[in-house]
Amino acid sequence: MRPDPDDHEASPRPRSRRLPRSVRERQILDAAVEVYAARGFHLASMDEISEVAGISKPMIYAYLGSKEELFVACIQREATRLIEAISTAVDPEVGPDEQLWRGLRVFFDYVQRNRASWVLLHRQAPAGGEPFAAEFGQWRERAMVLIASLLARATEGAAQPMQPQQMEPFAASLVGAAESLLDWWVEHPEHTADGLAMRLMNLAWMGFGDLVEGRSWSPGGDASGCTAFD
Amino acid sequence: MRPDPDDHEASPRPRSRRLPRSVRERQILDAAVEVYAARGFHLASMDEISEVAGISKPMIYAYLGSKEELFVACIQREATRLIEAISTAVDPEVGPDEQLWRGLRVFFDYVQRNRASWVLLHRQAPAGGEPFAAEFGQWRERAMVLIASLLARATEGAAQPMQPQQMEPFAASLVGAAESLLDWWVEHPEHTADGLAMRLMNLAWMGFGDLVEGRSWSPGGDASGCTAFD
DNA sequence: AAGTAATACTACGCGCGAGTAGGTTAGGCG
DNA sequence: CGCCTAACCTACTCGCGCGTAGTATTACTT
Repeated sequence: MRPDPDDHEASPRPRSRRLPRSVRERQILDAAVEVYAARGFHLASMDEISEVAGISKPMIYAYLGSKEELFVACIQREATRLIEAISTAVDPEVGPDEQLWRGLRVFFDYVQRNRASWVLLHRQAPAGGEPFAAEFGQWRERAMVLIASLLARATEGAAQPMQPQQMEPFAASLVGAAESLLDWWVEHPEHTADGLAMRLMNLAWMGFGDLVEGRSWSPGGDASGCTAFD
Repeated sequence: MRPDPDDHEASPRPRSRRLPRSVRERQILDAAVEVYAARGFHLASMDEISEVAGISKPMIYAYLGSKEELFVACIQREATRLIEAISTAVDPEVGPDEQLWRGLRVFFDYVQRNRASWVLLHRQAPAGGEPFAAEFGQWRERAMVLIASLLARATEGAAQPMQPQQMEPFAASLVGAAESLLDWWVEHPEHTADGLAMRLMNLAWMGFGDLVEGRSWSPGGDASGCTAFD
């Protein structure tokens, strides 16, 4: 029948009737995130979303608008969820390294527990047309700026303190590394979230520390030039 | 049914005629890469591809098959191009660091010169359905294994040499960091390919060197544990 | 010069899925 | 107890775009 193996609660769906709008909107968004993540925006059909949500199609249009608007609503909700999860875990009182470490841990943990949410944000949103890429880009940008300022704060006591703007390429690299590592994790589930987060934290923090303190690599044999930050 | 049989050669049809199959296939693939990259698989129409290619639609079906097959052909050609560009730049005679550096340089350079190719491989291929993701995954896997063995070779002289398999998460992180940095680059074109490649090389190589030599970070203050590699 | 195969086009069938028209029932409230 | 609104449905329309039937034209071979 349906290629969906996790069809929990298939038969006894008395399709609870007359629920308030807010509850239905939640159900619809839940279903939409799941289907969009599994199939991608274009292959996802409103009929399937309505079926998974346990409601008929016109209600989706009445409550959340067109297919595009529904997709944007999904991106917004899931991006908010992710960023808030990380934000609340990062205590501004502790040192930058500890903040980064906690952020990474929660990030990996979130993805482990919310695969569909992550696939939607990372795989589907950036592809599939300009409007979605732009929408997602804003959220990504916020995360970048946050991390960049974190890294900049970490250089405050060093010989050469950095501006958050100068840290942006490093922040981009770090985020990309985390994303890629998460993808790799899918095919190597024997590793733990904390283990991988630790690996990445080490790689990033140690390399970053070297650069801040002036140790660097340059082509044609090691030297202690200052080209790392241009 | 030609309109105006006596109208000797109007003007606006340079559409070169009767070209051999191999040439047409090249033109079609060029057009397809461009359109698929710009619009994504689903929004791209065969009509637009045929128009850009300067040929009619049935020829595409005759030469390259369905829309899906054409997309796969694009992925294969562009992935081959990219991997070959990097492979030829990496001289197995020089040290691992120099190999990695050259690979990164060529990688950044390739993306700069072949935006459409890169967008196709990085943005469009992983989204849009299983068949394409699988196809692309094979190529990505090859690159990963290559880099992992490179990193492993770099640890040969160290206190604790590593197996290529153990290096996979680091390779994944490195590739992801490079990809993300390339995305960031699009919105900050004032940077040069070499400059960004250098930043990433430094971050990765220095951090990696620390870990190989046993220096590591751990939560709750620095310590010299050995948890980085589990 | 005639035959053949490769190159090329115009114009259409047809399925799929976004979005809607129009009608029905439940529950809150006087 | 009847009225009104919000929740909810079935059953359509209609356009878009993949893929193809059928045909024409050029180049190479003998």
